[in-house]
Amino acid sequence: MAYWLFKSEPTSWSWEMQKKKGDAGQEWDGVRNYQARNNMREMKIGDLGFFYHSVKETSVVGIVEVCALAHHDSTTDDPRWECVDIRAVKDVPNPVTLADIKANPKLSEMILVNNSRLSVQPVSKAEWTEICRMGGLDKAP
DNA sequence: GCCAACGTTGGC
DNA sequence: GCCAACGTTGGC
Repeated sequence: MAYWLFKSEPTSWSWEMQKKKGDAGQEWDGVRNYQARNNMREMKIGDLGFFYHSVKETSVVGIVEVCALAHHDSTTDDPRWECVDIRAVKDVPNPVTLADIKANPKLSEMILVNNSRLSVQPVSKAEWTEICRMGGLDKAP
């Protein structure tokens, strides 16, 4: 089981919109970055991820699950781009802000802190557990 | 709204 | 294969 972080500008695709999709899930399309794409190729069904709102809220707001393996991105004809499908699992009761993450020494190695531009990134087990704790989830899923 | 950081493109 | 120019992202 691996852990990930998906970043989105809430004005283009928000956690609310993701939740409305329910268990059907949603294609994580529009990624045009090789590193992010390669991360998605590594994902397996059932892998979990954080849903992060960039720009305005800069917070981890939800937990998602990978529900389809990487496949061609339907929003482009370019065969290079692929994406997975994800579905909302649960809210993070107390959204964890970027400021909170930066203030926590345990999370100083996170890609989110060191390379804020990567839109799909891996998260370590320790980081996952810590952010779940900070977010008010008693038990990390 | 500004600017720094990063990735991509294209000329040579 | 290198590097300058450009476009985009995202934090502040």
